[in-house]
Amino acid sequence: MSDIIKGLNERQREAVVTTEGPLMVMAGAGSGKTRVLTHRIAYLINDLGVYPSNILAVTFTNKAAKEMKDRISKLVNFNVNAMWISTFHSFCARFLRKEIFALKKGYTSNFIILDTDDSVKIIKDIIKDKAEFERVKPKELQGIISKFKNTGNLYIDDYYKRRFDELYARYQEELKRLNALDFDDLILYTVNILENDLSVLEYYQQKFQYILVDEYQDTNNIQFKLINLLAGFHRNLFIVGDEDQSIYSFRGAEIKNIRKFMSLYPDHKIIKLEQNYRSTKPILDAANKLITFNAERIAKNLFTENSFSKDIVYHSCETSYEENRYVLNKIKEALRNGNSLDDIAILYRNNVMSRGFEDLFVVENIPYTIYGGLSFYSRKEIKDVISYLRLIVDPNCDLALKRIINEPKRSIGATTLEKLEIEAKANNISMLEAISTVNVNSGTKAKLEDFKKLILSLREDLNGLSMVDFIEHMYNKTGYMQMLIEQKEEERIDNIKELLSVFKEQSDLYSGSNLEVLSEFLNDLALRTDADDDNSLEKVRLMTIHQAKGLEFKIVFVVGLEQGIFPSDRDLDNLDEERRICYVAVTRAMRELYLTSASNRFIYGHSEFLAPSQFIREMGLIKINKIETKSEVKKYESKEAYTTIDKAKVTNDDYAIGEHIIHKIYGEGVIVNIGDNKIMDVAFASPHGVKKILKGHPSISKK
DNA sequence: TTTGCACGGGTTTTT
DNA sequence: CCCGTGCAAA
Repeated sequence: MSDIIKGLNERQREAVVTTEGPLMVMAGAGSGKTRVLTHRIAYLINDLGVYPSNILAVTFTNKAAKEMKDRISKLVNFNVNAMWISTFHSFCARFLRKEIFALKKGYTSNFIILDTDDSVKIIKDIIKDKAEFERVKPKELQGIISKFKNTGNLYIDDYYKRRFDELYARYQEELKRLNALDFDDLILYTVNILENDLSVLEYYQQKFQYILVDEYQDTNNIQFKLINLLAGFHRNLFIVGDEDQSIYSFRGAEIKNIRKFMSLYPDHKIIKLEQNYRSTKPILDAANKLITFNAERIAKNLFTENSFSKDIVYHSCETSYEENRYVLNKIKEALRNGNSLDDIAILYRNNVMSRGFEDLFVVENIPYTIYGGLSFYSRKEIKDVISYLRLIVDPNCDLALKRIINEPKRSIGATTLEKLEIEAKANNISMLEAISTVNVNSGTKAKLEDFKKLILSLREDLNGLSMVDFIEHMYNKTGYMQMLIEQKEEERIDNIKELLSVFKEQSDLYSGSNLEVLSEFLNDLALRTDADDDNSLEKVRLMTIHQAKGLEFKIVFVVGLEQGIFPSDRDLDNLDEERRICYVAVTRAMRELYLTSASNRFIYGHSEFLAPSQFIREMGLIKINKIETKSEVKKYESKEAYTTIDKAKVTNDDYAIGEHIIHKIYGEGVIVNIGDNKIMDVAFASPHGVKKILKGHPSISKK
């Protein structure tokens, strides 16, 4: 037997060696999905002699692509960088750098790639001062356009309907003028070319004999099209995914692509991977129970031969503060038991939940990292210095110019910039070029000319220095570093220094003149989202469940399990997706799983009373509710919470303003207001003040 | 052109 | 509560 398939279970092996024809692998959480993907590629190369560049593997994240490459390189004698293992977006970027002329829109292959921020800025400019677009919110419109490009559908009201075509046309026109593509265009234009240019289509169809798609359940409509266009000739399409882990529908991901795959390829085979190698039986049991509440799924049941077994602990807390302390105590306990901080993750539905833990961990000296917030490449200082580099490489890049012409302050304000832009558009030249002809007062003119000289002289300096020296030289000559020093922006200084080390790490990938090297470096950066995080230090990890997808931790805390928060009440018709998010959360745990809820959560500056999440009940956890810090009484309280609340919904809803009620913690209070969605404002005696309380909540009773 | 204040709104977000 | 935004004044 080939080395490659040794050590795989029977199903995994089948998924690796069934190389011909369309194949779908339904891979449950922790069932060895990446193993199958990497071994399949290694099998194709080593055992079948397939040439690596005839294989295409697409993932959703850079991280996943990198991991796949690392693992394949251990299995085959071949430079994995020569293979097509990439994200959807980087595949398309690579494709378009070669083929974009086929679009016949006037784009050139050195197009720039915009991030969401850039897109929003462009939209702001488009709608600025135009009465007919008064109600357009830039972020919202950006979202609408993005969804439209990805799904082909529009979900908009009449106001937008009347204006969308024009706004969309203007946006696309502006992008074209800037020789710029947004993330979605990368895929959209790739599909356009493949659909309209038969010779290009045939070339790539023949080239990619084997195509593999990871996380298939998260593909959207346009990605679905792309895959099928590419696989149209050889039809050796391998998709792997788990419908129960589809948690990106808000970005246009469509689970029904799984069904569409089955009907588009009637000769498809299906392999289910149900043996889980990650978690314990209690964890899998809870996950399995939970997910059966979702309708319309293909039945799947994870099992394990893992003999280690520790019950899941559900702890219901009075307050979010108590929840923070409870988790802290459990972490300390875990450390005493010989675990490392690296083994531990705290997962939550939304980012605000991290705050309470952060405050406590600072006081208690627990090392932690919070993931999320602004990614490295979307920080202002990073975008600024990248814009300088971009402008030096391409002095006609107006977007970069606009960003940094007054950063540090050069007393060139919005009014001047606008004049410059009008001048540039009128003469069909770049804004930098427009500096020589624009009509402004002599003081302003001098400032503009100085800026132009600065950029052009930096472009000259590029030739005499090593790249690293040049970037540092640029930091100084532009005054950017000086500005940060004066403002005592230590963290930002560290960040732009960090960019230097990012370049150093990558520098061996590039060759050619400094200008070419810099240009390639900038192109790569556009599709980069996360800076390398320091895995070296021992820290507790805090992140949203979305960020935890694909990861595993020995000990997992899922916190904030309250009705209204998780499941979120923002989008109640998407309860199934909320449940899948919970499924993803609990299946991250290898050995120990702790779930917590707080009946009184301090959030957004005020207290809210919330019932425990229905998911607790659905996982069957009420019975094994272990109370470890307080008395047994609480067990009954939390049990009661369900029955009382359910009844309360039907019967106990009739409160009136002015009525007196008794609250378990705050004592007697007066109802001062009754809002929609069952929330009442109740005034209690000092120091409690006015609190928001849910009608019929078990913590209150009538007087 | 910059700054200061009042206001509103605040899931998730791989690229 | 804490942030980003938008407008008015310096």
